[in-house]
Amino acid sequence: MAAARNYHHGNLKEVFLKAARDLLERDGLGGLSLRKCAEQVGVSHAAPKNHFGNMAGLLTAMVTTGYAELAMMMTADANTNADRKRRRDQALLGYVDFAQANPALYDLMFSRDRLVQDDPDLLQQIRACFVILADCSAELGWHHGSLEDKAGKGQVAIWSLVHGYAQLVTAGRFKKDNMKGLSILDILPIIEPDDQN
Amino acid sequence: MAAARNYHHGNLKEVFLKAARDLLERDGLGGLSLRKCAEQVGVSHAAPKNHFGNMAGLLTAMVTTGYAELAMMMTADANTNADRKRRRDQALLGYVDFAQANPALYDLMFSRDRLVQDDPDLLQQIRACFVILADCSAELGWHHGSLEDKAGKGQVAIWSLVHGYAQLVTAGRFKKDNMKGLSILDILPIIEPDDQN
DNA sequence: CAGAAATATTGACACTGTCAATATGGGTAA
DNA sequence: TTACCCATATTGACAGTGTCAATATTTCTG
Repeated sequence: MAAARNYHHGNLKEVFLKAARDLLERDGLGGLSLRKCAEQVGVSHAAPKNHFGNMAGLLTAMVTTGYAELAMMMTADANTNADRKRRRDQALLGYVDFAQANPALYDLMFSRDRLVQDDPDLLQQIRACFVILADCSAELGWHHGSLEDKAGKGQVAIWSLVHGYAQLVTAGRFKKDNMKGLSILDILPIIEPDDQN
Repeated sequence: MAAARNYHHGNLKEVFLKAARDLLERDGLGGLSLRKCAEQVGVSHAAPKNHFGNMAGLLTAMVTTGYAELAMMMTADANTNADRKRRRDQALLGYVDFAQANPALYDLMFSRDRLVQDDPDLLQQIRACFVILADCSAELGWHHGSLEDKAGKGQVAIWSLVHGYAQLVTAGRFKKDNMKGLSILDILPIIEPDDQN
């Protein structure tokens, strides 16, 4: 039960993932290394090979947990809010909160190289997040386009808007005076012209 | 005049930048290395130190040229289009085209680590791109907000939308049937509710 | 023409990911 | 219990990396 001293750490995978995320947010992706994580956890430099295979496997595992947490942040108080529009707002706020709390991991979550793109767990978590976002877009009203096009446009629009906003905020690109203090909910009404929210 | 055989390559900086961009797009940021570029160009492994200082300097130089090209893509046919709304559409199309033509570089252009964030040339090119985008948002009409807020909201909204769209497209996240074939201009009317475009 | 400055090379160093070989311990069936 | 298998961890080695100091070569400048 209790973790052994040397061999068979017990829950090395979880501890290693946490150490890796701390290092990622502290030093960036360029400062992250398997050996530093291993040293911090107190295992040998080759220990992670059993759990993650290689660096891409570790990053993929980190990103997969990231998408799971992102989904949780979006649905944290979903059952406490009966109002669907409020649920949507809370989901978008949760999305941005996650990105701001984990900026380096959030960037990594959209990396084209460095990840095992066809990892089943990863794809599942990404899909789960997309379903939540698609649900958010269902409440939007549009002026243009036919009915069957609204769904696709709405999903593309809301995902583009919240992702772009989150990444630009975490990158510190919104620092002009007339931009400071604007939240995702401030610019969301732009894609919701019919309601005065 | 003619480049010497061994020493004093002549235009090593430009050639090195081109090789680095090719390698970046081919193998991703993880596959980019100073030594590989040096080998491809035909110089020693320490040659780039004189021109870029270190890896961050090389990446910053690459990203700076990226922003310059992005600005060019947005303003390519600015003088051939007298119609301001068409100019705006062309700028947004040029933005997305650049991201799709240089996906790895585009990602790097929004990296928080790995770049010399306070590099004067870099900041100038970023500002130039933002000015063009801000000009694009000037033509948008809104339903909500006071006049003095419109500028900030419009800039944040259009930048978020086009950046998010560009990155999600290059990341291959829009592959569902109802999303395929949508361009940035298809979802742009969403933030332009008054006109039937 | 001489010295200074820019540019490129060489060699070295610590650090990295990865792999093969080995060691250790938990789990299970006899 | 004992014996065995397998998951897990260690050790050692290797090629590749960025960076730096020292050196060499070329161009520039006075």
